[in-house]
Amino acid sequence: MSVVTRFPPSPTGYLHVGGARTALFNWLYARQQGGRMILRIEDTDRERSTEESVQAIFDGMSWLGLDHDEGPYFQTQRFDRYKEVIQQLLDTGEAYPCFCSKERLDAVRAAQMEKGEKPRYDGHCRQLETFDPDAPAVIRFRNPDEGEVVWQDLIKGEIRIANSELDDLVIARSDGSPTYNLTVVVDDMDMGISHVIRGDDHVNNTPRQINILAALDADLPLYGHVPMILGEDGARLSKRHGAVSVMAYREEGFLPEAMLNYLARLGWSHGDQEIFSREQMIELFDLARVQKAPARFDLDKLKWLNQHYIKASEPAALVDEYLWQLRRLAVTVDTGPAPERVIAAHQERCKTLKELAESTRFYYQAPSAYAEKDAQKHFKAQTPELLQDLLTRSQALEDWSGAAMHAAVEAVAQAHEVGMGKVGQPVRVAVSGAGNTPSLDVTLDLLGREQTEARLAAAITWMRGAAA
RNA sequence: GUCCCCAUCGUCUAGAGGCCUAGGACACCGCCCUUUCACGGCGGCAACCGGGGUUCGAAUCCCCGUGGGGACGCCA
Repeated sequence: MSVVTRFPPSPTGYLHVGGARTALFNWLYARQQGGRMILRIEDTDRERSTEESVQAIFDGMSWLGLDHDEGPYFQTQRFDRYKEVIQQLLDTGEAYPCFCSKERLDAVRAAQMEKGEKPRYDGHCRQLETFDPDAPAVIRFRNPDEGEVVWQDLIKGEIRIANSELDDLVIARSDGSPTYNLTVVVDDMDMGISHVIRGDDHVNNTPRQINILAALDADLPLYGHVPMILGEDGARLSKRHGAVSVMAYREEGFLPEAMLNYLARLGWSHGDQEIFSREQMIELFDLARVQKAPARFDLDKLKWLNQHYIKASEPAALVDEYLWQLRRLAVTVDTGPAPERVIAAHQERCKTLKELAESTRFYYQAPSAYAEKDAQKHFKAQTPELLQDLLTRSQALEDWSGAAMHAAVEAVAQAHEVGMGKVGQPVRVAVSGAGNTPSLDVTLDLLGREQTEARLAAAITWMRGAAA
């Protein structure tokens, strides 16, 4: 059997992390099985679907590198086909028009709730003999009322739901447009979907879809329901938990490899392995080893993975994204050191590219202020004198280099009989605005003679001014 | 409320009846390395939801509680 999976987002917002994981699982499975993945835009809700959301989903997918083999199909372009199927269902008596008013439906639901029952359509219009064909009506699917629907879920195992729990769902609105459960069924059937891998918020839709598929005499796909992703507090992931949109993670400085690795490992595992390349994921992914319980999203672990991938990257591979982050900080790199060298010197000391940009902007822009804590800690009474000595030595250097400056710092410390920290730390603050940088020789080498001397001088002036 | 699903460290998880004194990872806490911050190394803290069974033996199987999530739309 040829494997065909699908990712069917509805364009009513961004690609969020839950959707991205579902897409990833579908993609991994298709790739592993040598099958195809179809991208299908479920935009039948015209009220909420937007062009921007469609684009946002494409952007998210392409950032993550999750490519599809077919589509994108748009459901709004398949309305003729849905109409045809609805008519077919009407003709065979598997569906019927319903004239119930919203008010009546609400009243029925309220009464059922009152009685402690599950709210559902009561079948009022099921047996209508005569009716006004021009009156506004929805079309309902005539769900079997006996027996139960059973399927072997690829992730959860056998699931069974009694037909008595299901009601006659609306498959066409009063304006004639098809609804979700109908379009999904028709598309899955027409597109030859073999594996439906989706969030487990759809478990309750599955028996309805199976019933419709059966009424249409179609082959059933295999179903696998992936558990939800919860926020750090255990509640359903929502905007309240911070970034939900996948692209927001790019803005925060995350690498797609880290995101993918994290998402894959959230709910799925392969022994004790934590790091998976794209290729390994494809090779090792196994639906049967996907967890059944929902998992909480843990930003700390994502950061750890991100740091891992940043450390493991060739600096050159990070340049574009790094420059993008700098641009967002309004920093230009025309005058400073080559970005690649900066990345090489700093890639082990940041968790995100955004942090990397923030902590290295000083190479391209003189600090506009000294971090208060660091200045307080390292700018002491004797500091101007020490820095002045260092500056003098710097200016006297014939072959200026970071290494030479490092030696000069040692010399100054020795001459004044103070520890290295008394000289080195103030230099860091003077030069970068804060007390954390790579080793001094590397940092100053990157900064260059001109900027180093200018910033030492500026710091000395600043301190004398502050002291006065 | 009704139905469906689920349940191992704070979090992600390993565990398919004896290999479990329950393993790994993140986070956290120490120590080492280090002129700073990181990286790295070493060590530590920390869990089988509860109760009944089944079995010579249960984290693993069954039942009941409890807890969590999901679903109950002319949304998808």
